[in-house]
Amino acid sequence: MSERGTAPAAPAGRRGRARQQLLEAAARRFYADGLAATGIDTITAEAGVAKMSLYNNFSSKADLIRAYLEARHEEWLALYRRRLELAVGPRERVLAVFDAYTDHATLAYEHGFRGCGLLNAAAELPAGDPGRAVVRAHKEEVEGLLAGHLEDLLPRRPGQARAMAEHLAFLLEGAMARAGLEGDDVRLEHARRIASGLLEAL
Amino acid sequence: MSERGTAPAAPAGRRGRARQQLLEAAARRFYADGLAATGIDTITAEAGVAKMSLYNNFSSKADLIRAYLEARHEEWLALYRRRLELAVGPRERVLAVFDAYTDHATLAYEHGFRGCGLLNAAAELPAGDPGRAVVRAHKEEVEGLLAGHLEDLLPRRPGQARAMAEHLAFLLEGAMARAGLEGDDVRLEHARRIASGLLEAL
DNA sequence: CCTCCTAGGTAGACTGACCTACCTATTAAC
DNA sequence: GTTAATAGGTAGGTCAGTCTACCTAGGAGG
Repeated sequence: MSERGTAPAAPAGRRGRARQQLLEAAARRFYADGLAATGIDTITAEAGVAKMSLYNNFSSKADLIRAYLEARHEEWLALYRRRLELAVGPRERVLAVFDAYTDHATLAYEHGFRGCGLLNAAAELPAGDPGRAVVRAHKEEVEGLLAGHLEDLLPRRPGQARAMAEHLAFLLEGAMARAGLEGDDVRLEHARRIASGLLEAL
Repeated sequence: MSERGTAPAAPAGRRGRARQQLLEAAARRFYADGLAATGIDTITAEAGVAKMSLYNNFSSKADLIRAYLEARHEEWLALYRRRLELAVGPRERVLAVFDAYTDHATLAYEHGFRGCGLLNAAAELPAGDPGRAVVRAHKEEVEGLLAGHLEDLLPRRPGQARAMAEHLAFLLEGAMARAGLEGDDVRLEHARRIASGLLEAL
């Protein structure tokens, strides 16, 4: 319940432990309840940490949110890399991206799956907020990963590879949004099947 | 700046005017800043209305949010129906759904386009909230509209029609999410082109 | 191995702003 | 004259952020 994927659960001693606990508590509360609805008292209480420890480790709530966004990006990348190791050939590497999304859903499922944490966070940030750029960059990186594998598959047709990468990225995000509303990963499985069909037709 | 699409800007007299002004102000602030970040004082001030008028017309902020969600659903349906009138044949009627999304983006563009208002709102609501069911139902209705037109196009293959409806619905939501992050409707145009290609191949 | 120092932790009070919700008394429209 | 709107205020709570004063784990030097 306390460890989150790649996180080194609790750095042995007391030093630096508060920061880790804060990031884990923030991950749970921000994802489950949203950024604005989660107060810092809630986070420090759930982290079992003094309020001053938050301001010793982060300059403000906005700074904690920034760290949260980056952690979610890294968390997804870790899930993707694990899937990538198991994949053989460019088609499977494309589908590894879809599998990483399913892994994210499974990871969040126990405490109430609510879709992509980064997209949900962006939905709360006003139009010019730098956090939105972080989320945008993450989504563009995902599309870039798809494009890379598709260019391996279609070395003579880079234009078609990029177009297909966009197509698959839309499928992925759309399915994730619907899956979040429905609380399970059924839509993600459908998206994977659709993607698999598109890849076979190439 | 004050009228929003179908809304009858201001019902002649004073009676019922406050409610309308409140809904319009809520639409602007909730969309631009989010549900939790928008206080009722902000809404009543922007509506140019007394604070008590809010509680005379809505039982609580949550009730105003519910009305906001339903208004966004109706607003989208109105955009879609206008596009539907111009469409000839089932293919164009499918693409009318995509055009309605572009219309929504254009409508929101002036004040900072931030993606689908309903999806953004859902991102702020906790897992069991009834508002999430409203958004889910909206998205399922959109997919249902697509499925209806596709069944006209493929009367002998209802299974394929429904599968294609899901595929197109994912494209639409995914493109909308990306468009919201990027602040323009370029991604939506790409999605429309992809959809058009899929329809031609049927 | 022990002792000392300090960085990073602790608890909890406090500020000023803002939040939702409700109240009162007045005014104008239908 | 009934109904809905008005201005303005209040109650009780929560918000982010700051401060003080104390504590203790654990590395460095002897």
